[in-house]
Amino acid sequence: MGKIEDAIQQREFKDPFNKAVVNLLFTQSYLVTAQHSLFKPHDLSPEQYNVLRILRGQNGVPTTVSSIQDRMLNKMSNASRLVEKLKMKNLVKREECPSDRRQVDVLITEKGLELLKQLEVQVEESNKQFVNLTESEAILLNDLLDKLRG
Amino acid sequence: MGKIEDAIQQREFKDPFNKAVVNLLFTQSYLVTAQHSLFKPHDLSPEQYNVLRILRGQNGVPTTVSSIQDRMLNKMSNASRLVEKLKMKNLVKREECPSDRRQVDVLITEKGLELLKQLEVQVEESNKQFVNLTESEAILLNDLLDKLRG
DNA sequence: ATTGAATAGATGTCTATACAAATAATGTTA
DNA sequence: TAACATTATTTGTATAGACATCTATTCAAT
Repeated sequence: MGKIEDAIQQREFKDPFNKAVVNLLFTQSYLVTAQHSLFKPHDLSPEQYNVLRILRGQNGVPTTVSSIQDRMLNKMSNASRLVEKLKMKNLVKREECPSDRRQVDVLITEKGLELLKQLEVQVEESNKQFVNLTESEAILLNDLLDKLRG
Repeated sequence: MGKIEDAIQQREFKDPFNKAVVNLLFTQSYLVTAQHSLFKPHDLSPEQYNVLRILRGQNGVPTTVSSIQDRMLNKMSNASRLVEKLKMKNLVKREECPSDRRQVDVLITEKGLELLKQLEVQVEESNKQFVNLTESEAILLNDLLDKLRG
């Protein structure tokens, strides 16, 4: 494997920019597939895991649905429905916000925190394992991605 | 914007590897969103566009569904249904393979080729525009992504 | 030739993404 | 305060991703 040309059997790309786009989409799929199989036994999706992490980051302060949406990895996703899924599994609580009844306060439950704790080490080790780079290469990659988005 | 910490309002990451995973997922979403809006007026999804490109790369030689699947950016996708969608728009033809009746020969149509031709320049320019890197940085990014996947 | 394994593809189900539209509450302004 | 715009969230609908399962061939072996 290795090079993207071999992986998807494409001879050549227009330029390094177009190649980078394809390479990024392909690499994301590679990583998400790994995450999926990690979360599957816990009946959680990568996106639901991400929402739980956002909520834990609040340290007990309630968060609105739109604030979750803003902080999700995929801005076009649907926080409202993800929160509903998590609520049905008792991983989050949802309460009407008293100061503004349009808003909904979302909080992670004890059960949610426990699940996160249980998964965290596995996720971190899995990420490390699937990112076959040295530490300085990983830092360089982060810098390039940050710059890419402008 | 710029740094991933600001973009998703996360204070810090466990290590550069875990940060790279999050950064890759976020960057992919940024790019796919751009692609979506580019393809939308033509009633095409990024994935359907990708299948058309794979078929054009065959230069008239029929391809099987599983061969398309192998070359898709997302290996877990469903080539069978994507081909069906494209067929309904007359962008591809599907024929029973005479030598092995389990297989299906898929071919891009004239209409499909014309649509690709029409979109190609736009896509390449859009990719260039959304990848805010120099050429040598883009090459470096490609090398890092290839290495990352091992 | 018959049985059983392997392969190609289609289909079913659930979750997520993309985006439009509906609903409800709040803010603003004439 | 009535009318209108804005904002927060939900809901509807389409496509795609992630599997599992089913069907139809084909292959392999007895």
